[in-house]
Amino acid sequence: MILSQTAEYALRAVLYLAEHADQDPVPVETIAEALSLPRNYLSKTLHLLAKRGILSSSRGPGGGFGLAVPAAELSLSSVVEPFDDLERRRQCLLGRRECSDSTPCGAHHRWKEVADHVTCFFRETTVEDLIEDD
Amino acid sequence: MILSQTAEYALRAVLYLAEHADQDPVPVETIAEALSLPRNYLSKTLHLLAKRGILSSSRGPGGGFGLAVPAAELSLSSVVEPFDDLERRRQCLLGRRECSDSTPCGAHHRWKEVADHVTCFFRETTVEDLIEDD
DNA sequence: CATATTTATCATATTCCCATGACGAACACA
DNA sequence: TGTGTTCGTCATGGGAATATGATAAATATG
Repeated sequence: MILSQTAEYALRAVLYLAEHADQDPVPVETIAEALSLPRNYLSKTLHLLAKRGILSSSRGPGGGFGLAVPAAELSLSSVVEPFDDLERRRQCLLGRRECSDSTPCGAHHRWKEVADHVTCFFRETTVEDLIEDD
Repeated sequence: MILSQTAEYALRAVLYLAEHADQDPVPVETIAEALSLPRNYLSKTLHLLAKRGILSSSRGPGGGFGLAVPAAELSLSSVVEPFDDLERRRQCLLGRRECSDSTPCGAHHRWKEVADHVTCFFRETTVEDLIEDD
């Protein structure tokens, strides 16, 4: 798995919210049931996204979570970054800290090309790009 | 990190062996010190690679580990696969089991292109490609 | 054969991610 | 103001990955 379980949960939940923007706000309970995710854990996960300004949350009856950013302006990396450090993936495949363009390890140039490809995907793909039309 | 810690250890150790093929066989102690890796853990890791036929091992004085396959014929995926299931990475970004080319999730096509790129890197790059000339 | 060297294996920590459960805090609404 | 709903937070547990330490098994060499 390229994403941690938590990041995957976050991404799936955000996509769900984007697809059900008309029902805003949506309670955690609803999302957890729809996606078969652990309720309390998802709650904690979404809470972090809210703190990052990606989701809005409201308590009490009729409350729940909703997108705080338009789906078209919400990159996958901003959803995933709070849980998985994507930057680290771009670093040396062999885990050398001193590895860089000027002092490359044997894998550096080949790996950089691949890692950049992955990074671009997360940075340039938006939530809207992934929305499934029902 | 795209590789597990264990897989990274394995890859670094194999590269070390490839770069010191003249000193074959090399004791775990030597590799662990040179790369600052936990000795006993590395020992267990290399043992698994030996069972897979990627390394050869010999006990007793003058013993140690060496490549059982020429570096030019040793793909990164064969080194890493015993520890990290690379196939799983190619699967659905959103973790849906039923996701496939014919029943894609919203991310399927975009992600597949990226994931294939990563898979190809590991499958087509050989240990020799990464050897650093000293 | 005795000894030193080295891998093989087992038992046990340690740490982190994932998950659960309980309770507190805010809020809408009657 | 009281009640139920929903998020917020804390305390705890389970399990896998990582790591350590001790011991057994194999082997080269004198």
